[in-house]
Amino acid sequence: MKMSTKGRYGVRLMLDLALHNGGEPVLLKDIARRQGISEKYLWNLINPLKTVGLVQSIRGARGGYKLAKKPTEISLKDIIRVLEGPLCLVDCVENPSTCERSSTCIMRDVWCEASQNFMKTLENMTLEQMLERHRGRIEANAEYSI
Amino acid sequence: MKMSTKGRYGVRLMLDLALHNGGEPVLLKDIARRQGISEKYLWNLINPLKTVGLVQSIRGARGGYKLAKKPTEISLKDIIRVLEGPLCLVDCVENPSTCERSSTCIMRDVWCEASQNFMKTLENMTLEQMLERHRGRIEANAEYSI
DNA sequence: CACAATGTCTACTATTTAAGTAGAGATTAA
DNA sequence: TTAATCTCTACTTAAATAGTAGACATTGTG
Repeated sequence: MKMSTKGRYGVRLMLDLALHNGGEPVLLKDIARRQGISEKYLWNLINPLKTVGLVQSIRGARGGYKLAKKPTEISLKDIIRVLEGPLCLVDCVENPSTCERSSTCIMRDVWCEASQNFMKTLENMTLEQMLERHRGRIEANAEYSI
Repeated sequence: MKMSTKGRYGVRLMLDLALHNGGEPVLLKDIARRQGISEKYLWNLINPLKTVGLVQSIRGARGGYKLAKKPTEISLKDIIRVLEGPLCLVDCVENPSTCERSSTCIMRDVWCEASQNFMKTLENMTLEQMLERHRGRIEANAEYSI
């Protein structure tokens, strides 16, 4: 029960974008350098994030990427859902047809409930809240990273 | 973010044991038939469950398996943790040493929190509670399965 | 005691998924 | 025009999942 690197790296990517939000478009190359992730691999992550409308791209010279929404409007759930697929614990939660037992299955109710609780946790954590934590660390003069 | 079949099948295995708790030891062969899972594969699941003390085996002729604790004392978390490994979302939650950023990482706190909420959900669901749901279905004369 | 029923264990093989890479091509500001 | 940048298809490698084979050990019962 782990997230893959897609989810982990994807969140760091979005947080990096959020930290540089407002100015010039951010270059994938710079994110790659700051986060220690290959630029090629980042592309695999940012593409679906763009498709789903969390990130906006500016093409051509002096182009780059920006958040497509405010940091208050983007939650961990939004990011992870795109990169990791459904957050339900078992397939039948979202696609009952994948199991012929689903309509009469006791476990399905349990998995639905657990999946929903899980999603709620991620939904309640926005990029803005993470930025606040980050600012807190800087003010305290603590070492920090993302 | 899905559980593997180990976790899913493992829970069904335990629930099957719970349903036949108290009488003769239950044969793996019978669980395999009832649940439609190969006996060989079930063995891969029941072995770690035994090692960790959730299930008890009786060897030799007329042997089989029993729950090692009461259904009230076994939670989904206990079962899934054994079969799926750590329930934390990212490694650094349980093993900070896997990432050199961990001591200064903002994200780690977030992952810890989300992981804990997730575990709590699974911890609050015991085999006994699942049995109750099962009984409810039978009384309502509804079709049912696990 | 013998034997049949049952659990125990090691090791193997496919299949799928994750993780990461290569390189050509399209777009656009300067 | 050109250089910087995004876009896309396809590939490779490594690891985990899912499931199987078959020999061996233990023990209740006749």
